[in-house]
Amino acid sequence: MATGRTHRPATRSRGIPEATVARLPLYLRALTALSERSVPTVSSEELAAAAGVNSAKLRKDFSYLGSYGTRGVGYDVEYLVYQISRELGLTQDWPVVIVGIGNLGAALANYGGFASRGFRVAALIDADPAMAGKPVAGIAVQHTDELEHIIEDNGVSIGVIATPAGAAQQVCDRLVAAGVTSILNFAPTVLTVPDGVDVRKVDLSIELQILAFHEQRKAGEDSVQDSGPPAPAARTAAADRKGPDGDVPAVMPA
Amino acid sequence: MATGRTHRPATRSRGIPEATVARLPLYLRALTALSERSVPTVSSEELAAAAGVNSAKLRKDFSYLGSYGTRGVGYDVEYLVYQISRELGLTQDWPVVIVGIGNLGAALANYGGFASRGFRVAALIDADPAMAGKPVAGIAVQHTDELEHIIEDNGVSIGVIATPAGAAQQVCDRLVAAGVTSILNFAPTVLTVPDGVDVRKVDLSIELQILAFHEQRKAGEDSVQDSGPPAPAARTAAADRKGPDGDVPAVMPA
DNA sequence: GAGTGTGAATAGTTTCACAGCG
DNA sequence: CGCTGTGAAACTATTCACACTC
Repeated sequence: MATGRTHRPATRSRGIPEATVARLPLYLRALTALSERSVPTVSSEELAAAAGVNSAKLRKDFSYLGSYGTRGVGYDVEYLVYQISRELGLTQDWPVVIVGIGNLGAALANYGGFASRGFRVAALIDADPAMAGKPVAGIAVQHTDELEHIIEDNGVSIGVIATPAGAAQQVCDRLVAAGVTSILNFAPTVLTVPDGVDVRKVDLSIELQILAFHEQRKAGEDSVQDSGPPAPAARTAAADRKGPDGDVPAVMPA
Repeated sequence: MATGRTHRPATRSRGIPEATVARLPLYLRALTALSERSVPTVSSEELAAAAGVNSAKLRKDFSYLGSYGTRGVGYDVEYLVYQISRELGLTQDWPVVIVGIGNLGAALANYGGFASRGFRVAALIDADPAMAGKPVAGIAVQHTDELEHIIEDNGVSIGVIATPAGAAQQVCDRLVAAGVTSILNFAPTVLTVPDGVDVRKVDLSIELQILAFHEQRKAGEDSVQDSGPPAPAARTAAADRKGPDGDVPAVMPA
């Protein structure tokens, strides 16, 4: 989603629905756990339970990849791991850069899940000169000035933005200009990118707000309804809660 | 999604589609920015551009909330901010606890976007006794032993899990037992919860894998196809790598 | 018998296009 | 006239249910 610019055909790609693609990593994780326990085969029912989906959906998802199961038996764990990894492109190495090494950037750099799949942190980049040279997760932080070199020298096509919101679009533009074509954005801003560049966003505050919505529903099963909107027309000064919203939306710069 | 346990009717709640709910925070952010610039009204076209969606979708979304616009003119910014905030339940105060104060937990604690909306960090909790008492984002970290007290004393209904994967389910169980009914899970695990509890997950590694999938598509517009699967059947002893997987949920070591 | 693979049915979402109001 | 609000159409995703294979 969130392709800043134009709509882009949702990349129905070869023929695998977007919703299915989004679940493949989930299946992969469950399968890897089974693989580590040396479980040879799983049924759709078992695997679905482990992945937190229902079995019909799982079977349908797999049917888009091909017929990798055996009727009456189930799926070969190792084989499926391989097929899904390949489909997701994890059999190759993806160098990524993380821009913005605050708490969040550091958390990402230290995150085991990155390295353990095809992803390799090629560089950590921060705008603060004081950060330059400091090691985070065993990698020396480099200054933003180096951004273009780094991207080009390492053939980086995936960038992670963990800067404050105010810096995100600018960083994004530079990443794209240097050749990055996929961006994972943690800054709470809508990024505008040219066609052909993919953006995915992760927004902590949005997730919480969605939870709050449902939470409110649970509570107000009696009183609250859509009784009377407080003020039909004007109702101007309602948003007096300005707060230090400023540009804070960011993500912990320093 | 990912309600660990049963399916649950996707909470179509009053009548607002889930997809719409997920976009309301986006609109709210754009509106808040306009409000700060004292812009009095916006058209669906302008607001849609600011939020990164198309205008038809935005109008449809708003139509579920009611008829808050003025034909020929647009929407009153302040009024809409209020209506959306109310719909999302942000006009009330939501105390949240964050469990697991590593880099990620610290990043969350420092995250401005939390406080600026109805969310208040009621407590930071960590299992490491060495962390206890240490201030993070101006709040003293408390030990896991206190978890139940904290939840009950503060009437917390939303919990954020930022622990390693291995601890997540256990923490989740305790949160739920203590009264939490909405959970935001950053640990790469499928959480199992009783009916009536909402879980949303944020998984960094999954997002990257989805990007890799699309990235691969862009690159392999020629060569790669689904030529020949390396090993059709057996392919067993591949899982010989145990590695320091520890609790890093991770996957695919080598 | 057990369990996959899939067409058909259902549900949900997005987009179109335009009537209707300010 | 400009722009909202919304039915209807198009598309996407999920679930059902069962034929078919091992």
